[in-house]
Formats: sequence, structure tokens, C-alpha cells
Amino acid sequence: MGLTRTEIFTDEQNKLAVLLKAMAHPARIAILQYIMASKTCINGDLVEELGLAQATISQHLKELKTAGLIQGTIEGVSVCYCIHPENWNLLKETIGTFLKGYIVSNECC
Amino acid sequence: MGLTRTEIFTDEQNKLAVLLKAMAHPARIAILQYIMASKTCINGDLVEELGLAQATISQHLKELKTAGLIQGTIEGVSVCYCIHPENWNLLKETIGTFLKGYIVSNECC
DNA sequence: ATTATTTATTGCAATGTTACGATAAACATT
DNA sequence: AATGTTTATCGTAACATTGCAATAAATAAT
Repeated sequence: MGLTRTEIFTDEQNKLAVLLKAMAHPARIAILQYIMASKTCINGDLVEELGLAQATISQHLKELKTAGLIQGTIEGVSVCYCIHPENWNLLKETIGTFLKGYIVSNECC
Repeated sequence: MGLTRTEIFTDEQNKLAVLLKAMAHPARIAILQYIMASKTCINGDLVEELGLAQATISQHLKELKTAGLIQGTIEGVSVCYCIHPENWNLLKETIGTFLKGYIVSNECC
């Protein structure tokens, strides 16, 4: 007990939950916003910008990368991060479809 | 250590994180989808539908209600839950704006 | 070669999440 | 009044998350 019972949900429900969870932290939202604004960035930029420890930023970047929201390529001594274009569009679509599922109705409480 | 440093983020970043977190669980996604499809529902419907314990469903409903995504009104012995129309539209807008922040660019890694 | 720069990983402490059984509370039915 | 129905809350066990210091690893500069 105490661990999510993923087996009783559909793949789509589990996948959407993983994506939302990856974004569900102010630091990761801030990181995504920073990357969106500056197109690319490195870990050090974010450490300065956000004021979190280097290890913490690195951990958040890893989570975003694991979820497929960003990608990182080694550039000499540093790693260049940016939004993962294809996955971001997929994300947009998946969340969009989910949110559109509600149509205002008067059958409400 | 170990607790999110909300004070270093903007209100908007923190609020969006709270909303995303409220949805970032397969059970809560399933609950929202069920409510969207059936317009209204009670705790008991969801216990049958999802196969989670009554206490667990109640807890998830509470989280969704606290985040403002759903509303519940007492109807005799049971509680009728439905999507919170205004907040759902706000959510749509907030997430939409966030996701639109990325414009595909060739300045990538 | 040595030193500097940059990021990832490890280890840890504090806190949060998830799930469920048991129980309480509140109304409906008999 | 006693019983049934429905939901919320409490307590608890098992993980999971967050954040940081310390350290490792890998390239760049001197």
C-alpha cells in the first residue's frame, strides 16, 4: 500500500499523469519558461536565474528530460538544453484534448 | 531542506504548479474524465468505476476540490460532484498560455 | 600536467503522497 | 428509535519528492 496502482488505469491516463507530474513543480515551470524565452540554456544559467543549488537544478532538468519535455546535447564542457519540439507538440495536443473534454452544461450541482 | 521553496517563484508559477499537481495522478485524471462524461457523479459511482477504496476516492475528490477543479454539493445522503465551470475555463487558459510560450526555432541543440 | 569550469551522481534529512481499514457523521428508510 | 446508506476523517505503512553538500567525471584553459 502507498504506491500508485497504475495497473488499474489506462496507458493514456498513466502517460498524461507522468507528463503533468513532470511539469507540476514551480522550479520546473520556471525552467521551462526560461528555456522557452531564451531558446537554449545551460545548467549554470538556471542556477543563477532561479537561485537553487546546482545539484537541485540538475535533478529537475533530468526529470524534464526523462519525461521527454526537453533535450540536452553536450557542447564542450557544458550541456545545452532546449524544448523537445515533437514531444512538446504532442503534449499540447494531449492536454488540449483532455481539457476540451468538458462542455459547460446545466446538469451540474 | 526537502520542502519546495515556493518563495523564490512567482505566484503564477506556484499557482500553475498547484493546478498541474492536482491533475498529475491517473486516478484524478480518471475521475475528471468520468465527471466530464457523465456531467455529475457521486463518490460511490467512482468507487465502482475505478476500483479504489472509498476512502481513497474521497481523498482524491478532496484534492480536486481544494484545487478548485471540481465542486460538490450535498444532495441528501450523498454528495454530487461536477466540474467547476469558471475554474475549468481559467485552467484551460492558464495552461494554454503556458504551452503556447514555445515557438519552434532552429536555435536548438 | 595542472588547474579551472561545468554538469551528473551519491547520500542524506525533512517532508509529502498514496492507499486502505476503521470509525465517525449525517441523512434516509423502516 | 433502530437500521441502512453514503461520505469524510483519522491513523498508519510504504514509498516518493525536494533540496543540498560533497564528490566524481569530463572537457577547456593555462
